[in-house]
Amino acid sequence: MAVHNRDIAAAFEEMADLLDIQGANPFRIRAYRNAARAIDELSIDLASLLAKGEELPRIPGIGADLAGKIRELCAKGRLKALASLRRQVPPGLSDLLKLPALGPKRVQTLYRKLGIHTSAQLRRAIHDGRLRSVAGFGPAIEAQLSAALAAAKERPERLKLAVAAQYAEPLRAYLAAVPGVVAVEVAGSYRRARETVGDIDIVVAARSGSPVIERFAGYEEVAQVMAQGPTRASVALRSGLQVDLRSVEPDSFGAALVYFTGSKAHNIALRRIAQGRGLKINEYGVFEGVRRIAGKTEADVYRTIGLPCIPPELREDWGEIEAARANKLPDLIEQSALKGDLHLHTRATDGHDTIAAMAEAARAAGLSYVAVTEHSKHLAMAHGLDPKRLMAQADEIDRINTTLSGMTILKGIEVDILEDGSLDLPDDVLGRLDLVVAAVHSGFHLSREKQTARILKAMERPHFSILAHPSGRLISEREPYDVDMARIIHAARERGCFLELNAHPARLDLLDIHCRKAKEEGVLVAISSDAHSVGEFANLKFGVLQARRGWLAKEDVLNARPLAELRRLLKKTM
DNA sequence: GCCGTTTTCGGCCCGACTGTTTTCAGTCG
Repeated sequence: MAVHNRDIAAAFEEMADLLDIQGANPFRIRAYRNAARAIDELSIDLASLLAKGEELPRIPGIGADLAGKIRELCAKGRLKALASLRRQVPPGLSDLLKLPALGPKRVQTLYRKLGIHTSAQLRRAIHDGRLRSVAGFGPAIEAQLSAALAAAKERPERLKLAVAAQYAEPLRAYLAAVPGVVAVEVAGSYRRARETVGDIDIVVAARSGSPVIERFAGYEEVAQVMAQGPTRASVALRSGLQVDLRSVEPDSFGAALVYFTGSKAHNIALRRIAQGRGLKINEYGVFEGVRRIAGKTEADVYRTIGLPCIPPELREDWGEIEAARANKLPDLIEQSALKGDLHLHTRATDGHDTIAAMAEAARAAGLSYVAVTEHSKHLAMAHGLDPKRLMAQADEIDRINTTLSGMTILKGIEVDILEDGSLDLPDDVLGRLDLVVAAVHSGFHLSREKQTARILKAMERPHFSILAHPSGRLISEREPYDVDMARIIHAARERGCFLELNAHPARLDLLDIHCRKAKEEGVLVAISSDAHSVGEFANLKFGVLQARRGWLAKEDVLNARPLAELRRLLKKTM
């Protein structure tokens, strides 16, 4: 059984939980949690690195001991220290930590006083009234646990960013209209544009006396107020989505934004730097002793610790702080820099609108070129095009182009990469197009070896411009197929072709880490809407956000190039 | 367990809210 970074992170996380329950040194526990997070966010696969006989890279937070544990886990598939801890702590206890109001102390108390180590036992103890007999467990905690146990099966999944926006944006507008509110920002992972969001964090700047907390708690979609104080409140919406609001004075808004945008790892790194300069950062500002020296804007906060303002999408402690220090932060791509869209469908296959309507909608979205890229015949479900229909469409595009001004339609295809690595249409047909977008739509189950070989073989075909949705994943619906993305990216550089970042909110594939890798290798990324109707050019926004998370600048994006230059680049692939 | 322009020892990010208890521990983000 291969060990992946995920497994190493999970092992360290479990170590931390078990040590926590044992009441171990909190800093030792934190070291395990920090290491788990660092490994989880790593873009290189540690086990395969070690398998190749290479040394572990230097990872912040991982010293000699944890490096040794990583090697042990990769070599043997298990960890002595973890096995030993598991023998000391009753099974199930660490699962109880996931319940609200239950931390290591209370879990320990429950076990000591009532012998509880599973949620079933906890449920019975509540039912029998035994829980209340334990000092420190009153009716409120009992009710909270009872509700959590009942809801355990219907816990809401993380929401896709685009879905979260449907809740967050109306709430933002609602809060902005509350008297005394000067500014509202949705912070947290939403602002960092993570592809999924677990809850919504909102920061408001409000003058003292503003009823913003009360209005928030009274928002019509609020189903339950879980906590409410003078400066913060937590609610659950009817959908189950948790929303946290934090209100600060306008002079503290920047500091609060930094604090609540996170990521946690980024914030910790910032505070360490501040500490080194004899400063303290909290959600109210940057302090020198008791004197506040910054806090009104985010830029102020960063400036006091000698850094330029770091865009939210980069705040993951993935090297952005080092880059900021060296003044080498990327100038991230903006949506307005996109000049065209290289992947869309029309009525000819599974789209809903005509070529002309799509072109018009693209122009309205501020673009000056689009490529029509229908499915090919193998995708019969989508009524994919055969050579005859494709050529007829090409003629139609030529005709429409003569009627357009300020918009050019390119002739393309989204051709299936078949299981043997061949393309679904013959070379002479593909050669008559402006570009060939190719994608895997079947055979998701192939082994990593075979899947990678299949795609690499397709990329070697004489007409291959862009690999569409390179991993095939659908967020929280379908896992990516197993493919060696590092090799694909490297091959794309050798071949001189491009990779797509599909902007559909369910796809967002390339992943951010792969965007970054592509950039490092000098492979241009196409941010494509994959629009199936005129309204879907709006999805480009999410593609751009993902690209920003992947450190992409305008220069790194294929469809940020003007048409003439784009044609030259595409020609080389054809 | 990690880490080092103050350190190889002695620090380690910081504050709000809740519940239960009478002044604060525990949890959470």
